[in-house]
Amino acid sequence: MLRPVTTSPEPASDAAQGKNGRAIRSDAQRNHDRLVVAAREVFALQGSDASMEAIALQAGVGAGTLYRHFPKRIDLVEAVYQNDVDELLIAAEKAVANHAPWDALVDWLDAFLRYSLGKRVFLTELRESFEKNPQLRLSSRERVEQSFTLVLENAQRAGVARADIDGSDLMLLVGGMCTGPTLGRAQGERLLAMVLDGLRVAS
Amino acid sequence: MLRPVTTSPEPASDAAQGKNGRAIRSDAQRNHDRLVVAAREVFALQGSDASMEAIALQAGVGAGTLYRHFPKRIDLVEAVYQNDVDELLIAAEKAVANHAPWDALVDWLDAFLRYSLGKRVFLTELRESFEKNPQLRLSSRERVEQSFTLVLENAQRAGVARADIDGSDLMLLVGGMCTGPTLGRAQGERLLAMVLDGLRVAS
DNA sequence: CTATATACGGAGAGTGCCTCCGCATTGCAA
DNA sequence: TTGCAATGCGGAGGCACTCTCCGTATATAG
Repeated sequence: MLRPVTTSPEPASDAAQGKNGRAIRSDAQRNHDRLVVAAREVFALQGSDASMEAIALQAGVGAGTLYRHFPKRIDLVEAVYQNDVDELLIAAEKAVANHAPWDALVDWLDAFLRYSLGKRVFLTELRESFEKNPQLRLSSRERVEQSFTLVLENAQRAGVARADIDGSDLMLLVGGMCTGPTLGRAQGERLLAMVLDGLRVAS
Repeated sequence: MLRPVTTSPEPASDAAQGKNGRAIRSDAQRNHDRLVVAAREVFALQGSDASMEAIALQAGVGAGTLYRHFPKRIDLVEAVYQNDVDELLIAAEKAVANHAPWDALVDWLDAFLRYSLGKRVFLTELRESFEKNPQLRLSSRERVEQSFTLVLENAQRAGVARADIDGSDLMLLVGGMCTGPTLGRAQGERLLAMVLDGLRVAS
């Protein structure tokens, strides 16, 4: 069998309750966690076009089980990257709290760039699923946008960033660039420097 | 029958020769043109996720015929947008010839933005097919990059644009932004203005 | 221990890209 | 005009993928 030997790295909020007050069955919880772990491994190994079947196989469950836990492909992707997105938002809050407004913006955009170089699977899936279903509410997308908005508005209030764009504009620009299949580290930094020059208020 | 009544708007370089000196068969030429016309219509009507089958149906040919003329989906997309891409390159050349270097850059990027708002199907397909097959040589992609390079290097030689990025960098940034599913006219112009501010050499 | 809500899992429906190959058509040559 | 390759046609079907349905199995409450 292909059961992963992982020692359950997903704490997965305990004491969860079903809608009837009945506790979540332990096998369901176990399979949920296994699926997230398996998805992380398979995405890392096979890239963003890994099939759902491959993930189910790796997790040792059937396709039906996978889809009961994660009705759409994007739901699974969101679960895999949940922690990362949370950290992105936390990083934004910390940057705003600990640095001058402009430096916070620079730092955070740089962090986003570094992040995106590693998690291109996530950004690409996010982009594509939003493209074919724009009215879909993706909590991870909202949190990313929230992060952009936080650091940008902070800099705008301080008068160091141009006021005529907003967080979603900036996410479109930087996120679009970061999902480019050719983006490398050096190129990303060059472009980011240029964007920052355009973003800074003329002095 | 669904035969389109179009009066063959595709001149399609006449006197074409097969590799043996034998002329291209007339039915092949006719089907080729029909397919391009049908693809244009179907893409306009159904968006970028139109199926190849739908296009073949609209053209009144079988799937086999479609794939003989256009082995990959992207080949058909390229054929549909061939003229547009040519015009993009011509516009770049004219801008460089008729305007001051910086103005040429501004004008052409603005033209690219206007273009991309209408032809998002093309840009999106181009991006996706390059993503899943990066070593694929797409002549349209090369011509777009060539256009970016032309206007950018012209401005750089004149010393009015920053020298630390190149045409493919700029294409990544602006092209990425333009394939964003939410991009509107006003938003695009705001972001473009910002990019231009970052691109202009500090004075 | 039993009953029942809950979850499992795999067959298969639906869709889309692309291929294969027997048949039809075309255009050159005699 | 007619014969005959060469060339092209087209749709059945292979393959891969996402997602659903439902009979079967199991965990937990009482």
